[in-house]
Amino acid sequence: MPVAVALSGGADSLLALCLLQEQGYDPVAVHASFLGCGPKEQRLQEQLAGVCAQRGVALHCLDLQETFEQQVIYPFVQAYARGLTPNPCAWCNRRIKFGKLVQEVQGLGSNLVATGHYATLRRDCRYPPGLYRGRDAGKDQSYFLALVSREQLEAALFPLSGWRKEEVRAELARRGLSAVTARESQEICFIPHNDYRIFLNVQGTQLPGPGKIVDSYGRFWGWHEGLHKYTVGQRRGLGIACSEPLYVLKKDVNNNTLMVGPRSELHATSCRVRLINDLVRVTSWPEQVWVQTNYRQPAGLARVQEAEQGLAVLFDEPRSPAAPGQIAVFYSQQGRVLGGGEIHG
RNA sequence: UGGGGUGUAGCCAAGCGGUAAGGCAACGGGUUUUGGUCCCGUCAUUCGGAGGUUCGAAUCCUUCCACCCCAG
Repeated sequence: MPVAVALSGGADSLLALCLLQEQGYDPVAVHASFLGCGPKEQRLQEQLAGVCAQRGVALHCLDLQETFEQQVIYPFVQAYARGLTPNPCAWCNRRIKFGKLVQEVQGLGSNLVATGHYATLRRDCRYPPGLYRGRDAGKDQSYFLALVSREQLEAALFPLSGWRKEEVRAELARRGLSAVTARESQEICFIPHNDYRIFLNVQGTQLPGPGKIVDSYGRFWGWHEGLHKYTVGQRRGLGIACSEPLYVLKKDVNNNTLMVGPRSELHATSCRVRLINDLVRVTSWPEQVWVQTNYRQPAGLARVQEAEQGLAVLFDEPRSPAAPGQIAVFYSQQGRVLGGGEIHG
């Protein structure tokens, strides 16, 4: 069965390729570049070609820079300009890796795209496929996949679903292979030096200006440098000396004001979510769901009600406030992704 | 001008004769396919200045300076 494997250069996708090959698939390697074809990218492509040749697999390199700029980078910048905290990786999965890339791959004669994501798809001969957390709880990436639609999941394959991160390199070594790129992908791939604030400044977009920092009692504490430089829950970088650490509680876009407070005030009992992707119809969700509003923060129990503007999410226990623009992912008790959406308040 | 009070790192602050706690901020690093969180590390040869007492002073004494409060 023909299947395209999206190779990034990292260890994960390379092992995915090997596993599929050994399972009897007929894989084709696809490498998409998002950031143009500079010398670094050229070298990466050459190295990937070498590895693929070693495995007897054809490699196709695709230039998705333009789509990536339009579909990921531009919305990312616009979101910050509006005072939101976007999650570009979640959108990239929906729009690029399981969007544009899948379309491109169909032109190569494959209806399936495999990636090195740590997540599980259960096909139980039912529609749509069930998206579940990966076996490696510490590495589970279902959170970032929660915006991938039912139709897109039909074309997806996650060969690493049952694997643990620490096994991957050893398995590659067993096959005489190693990752082409030294570091694992992390941080925002299109942001140089890992500083999104500098990146925003050179994009030429109108960004919010300086404004006041106040606490929940309205007391003035200082000045902020533009709301796009802060996010809800942030501690470092406020520059305020107090007897205890202060966190960003809220960004008041209308008044261009940053509200801060001590950790004891850093909790929310609800949030509102614009549902973008329902992998299970909301009417079929259990009364209690697990909601995750951040990749690292553990999921918490919540009750969800349909409201005019999406979903009203009531947390069973107060938790750190979710930043508007971030992704909320809803899970069943069994770890199935029920849906995902964008937090807006 | 009388009377009282306070001066310890960028901010807050402990110490009250035995050789400068702690918190915040800042900076550096670690964790992490988003932002953020979290964790670790660094950060006053010196206590407003100058003298003195003492084996030894941020701590006691003298004096000067600065700021604050109350009177007028």
